[in-house]
Amino acid sequence: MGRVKLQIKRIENTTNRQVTFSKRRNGLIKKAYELSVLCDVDVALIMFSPSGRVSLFSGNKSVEEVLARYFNLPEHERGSKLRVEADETYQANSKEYIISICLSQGKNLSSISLPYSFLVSVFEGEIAEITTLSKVKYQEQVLEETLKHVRMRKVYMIYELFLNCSNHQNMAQFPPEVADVNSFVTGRPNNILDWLPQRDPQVQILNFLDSNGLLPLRYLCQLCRQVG
Amino acid sequence: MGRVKLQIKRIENTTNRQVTFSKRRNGLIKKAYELSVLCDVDVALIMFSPSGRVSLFSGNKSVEEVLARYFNLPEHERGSKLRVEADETYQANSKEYIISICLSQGKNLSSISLPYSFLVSVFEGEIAEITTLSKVKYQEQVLEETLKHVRMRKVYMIYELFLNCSNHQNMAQFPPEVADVNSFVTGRPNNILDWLPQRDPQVQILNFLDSNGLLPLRYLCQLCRQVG
DNA sequence: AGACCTATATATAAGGG
DNA sequence: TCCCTTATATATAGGTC
Repeated sequence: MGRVKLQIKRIENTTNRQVTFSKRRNGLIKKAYELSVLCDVDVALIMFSPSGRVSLFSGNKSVEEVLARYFNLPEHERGSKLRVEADETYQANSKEYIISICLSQGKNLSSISLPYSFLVSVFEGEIAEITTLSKVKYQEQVLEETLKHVRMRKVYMIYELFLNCSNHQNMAQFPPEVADVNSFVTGRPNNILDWLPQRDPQVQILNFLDSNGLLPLRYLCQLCRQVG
Repeated sequence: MGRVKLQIKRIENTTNRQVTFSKRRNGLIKKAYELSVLCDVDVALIMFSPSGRVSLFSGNKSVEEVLARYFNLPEHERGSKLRVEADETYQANSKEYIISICLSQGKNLSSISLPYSFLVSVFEGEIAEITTLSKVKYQEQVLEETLKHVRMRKVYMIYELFLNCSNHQNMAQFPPEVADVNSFVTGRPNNILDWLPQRDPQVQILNFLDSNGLLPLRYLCQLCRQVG
């Protein structure tokens, strides 16, 4: 609907793509707004611009409230085909695989935070909707798994701090909470090197790293097992 | 854009509202599709029909992948005004309050499940994006909180099973895993009644319930504290 | 990135089946 | 609920600023 008919395929010219995005995004939000008012329905619309910025729309309810309503749907109403893909992706990205990729690529990481208020919304929905014991148990299981993942991440980050520490032999250079890694991770106060093979104290730190100056994967895995 | 110009306000006639929803939903999805292809952007669109059915759209990526990307955004890019509302709602719905409401209303509950693949997607995002130790620690904290909520729910459901059990004095009627509640909740094998005031075994079960035949809230709270 | 312009493409309201 | 038709309203491509 313009001077010429557009083929629906990726616009290769960057400027045109940006301009079209800007125009059509506004159009889409307007349509979504009209739908939500005319038909009195919950709508959530999330778009990521080519530059990575997010554009949101929702009607009366907040985006997170609508998403919570979505996640509170029984599984079979949520589109099962896509979930299979995600599960396959998950299988392909097991702990050790992800760690090795991260280690080998030395990724430049940016910031993130967990959607706390979202979780709260989900749980408010659940409070009113969960019914069977087995589902709650499943849920608990998922959360425990998830917690393991996060704790593994924590261990990985501590390891990163360790790598970035210029003098590996002086643990006092770490922030106080990191200095005693084991107590930090497990809550039990003991030494970070407990899980390393016992050797002469003088060469222990050197053995800690492989020929590339990296913590051998087997130690990292061991640490992960200890955490999870 | 039709024979007459529509005012953008709720369509009161139910049939018209349904028809308009159906048409405009399709239009909105088409627009969203075109935007995602033309501009090569991630789009997620969630709509709840007046009858409660969900309609979804997403481009290349699944809805849950896009939502995961949304939740992986730093907090300040996610619209902070709405989060405050959610937090206030959360404060108004403390443990004891929710439990007392559920107990007093005897809600007829329907089914639900946790979005496992969603969590997985979130974590895949995090693997690539988390950077600071404090954020991982915050995340761990949130998950631990969440796990407490779920375990509290589990306790509540066990209590429901207990109420629905016709002969309260015979714990053998519970499913094996529920018969020993404490071991079920905490993983430590001991007796469900450990946290009840010690009295004569014969009257213990009667004291378990109040004059209305319900578990007194103070016991439930005690159980919750034990779990969380 | 936005605002405006204008010709044209598209969406859709009301109605019938 | 869906499909069709048609008159009309709206969206937007390609400009310019």
